[in-house]
Amino acid sequence: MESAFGIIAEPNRRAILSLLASSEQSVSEIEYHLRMPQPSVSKHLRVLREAGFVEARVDAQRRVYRIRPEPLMEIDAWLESFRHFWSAHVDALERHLDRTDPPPRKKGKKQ
Amino acid sequence: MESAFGIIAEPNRRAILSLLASSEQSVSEIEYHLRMPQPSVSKHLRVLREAGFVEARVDAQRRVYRIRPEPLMEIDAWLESFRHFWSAHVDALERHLDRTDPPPRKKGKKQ
DNA sequence: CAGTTACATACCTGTACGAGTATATACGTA
DNA sequence: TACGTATATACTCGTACAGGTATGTAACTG
Repeated sequence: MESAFGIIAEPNRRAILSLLASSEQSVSEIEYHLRMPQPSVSKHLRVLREAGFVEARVDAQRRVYRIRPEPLMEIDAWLESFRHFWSAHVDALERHLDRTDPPPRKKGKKQ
Repeated sequence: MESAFGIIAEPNRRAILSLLASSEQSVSEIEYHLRMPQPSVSKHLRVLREAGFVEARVDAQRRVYRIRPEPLMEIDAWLESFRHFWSAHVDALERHLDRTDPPPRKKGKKQ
């Protein structure tokens, strides 16, 4: 599988990613939550892992998977060229912030 | 083809979308810029059109295609669940801005 | 040790889909 | 009218890939 876009074309893989977005999960937990056969989960995880979408931590017999953001960032970056179609001003502000300076160190809200 | 994700899995379709992102183009213009055979362009445009990524305006014998943002917005929305992985601080800042009217004019760059 | 759990992998099979080629349709022009 | 241009579609073919089933491997438990 070539690009990050091809990887997330598969609905089950997107479901796995969405599940992992909330918190890391073992294979059997994914299997349980998404109600899909274990070999299917493992195979999709392999694809996701080799494409850099997830990484595994070994915990005894378990493999706990978690998100790696890089490929998703790549997709987010590709969308950049199109954002002006639906977010004329809000997005510009967002991008601006992304690159400017560290978050303001204030805990009291500015009223 | 089911989802918007499946549509943009195809590299040539992404190329067409990227081209149209700058300005609308006729089929033969796309054919020229991307150097791909005309039937291929037409077929990809059909897929993109039926999925709502583009729409065509008729100009005599020409069909001028342009971006429709909705499906791309859908993908952008899906990415939302993952953005906290790479933009943890922007969130807080965003919320802050929500209630602060003028865009902060700071120039503290850390380069 | 044997048995069980947790996960990965090998193999087969069906099918969706993109490439390529040829042809159809629609419009414009002489 | 006939011909060229612009685009769409039909058809065949090859292949990537997801699903399913079975099996392999590693670790824990009694």
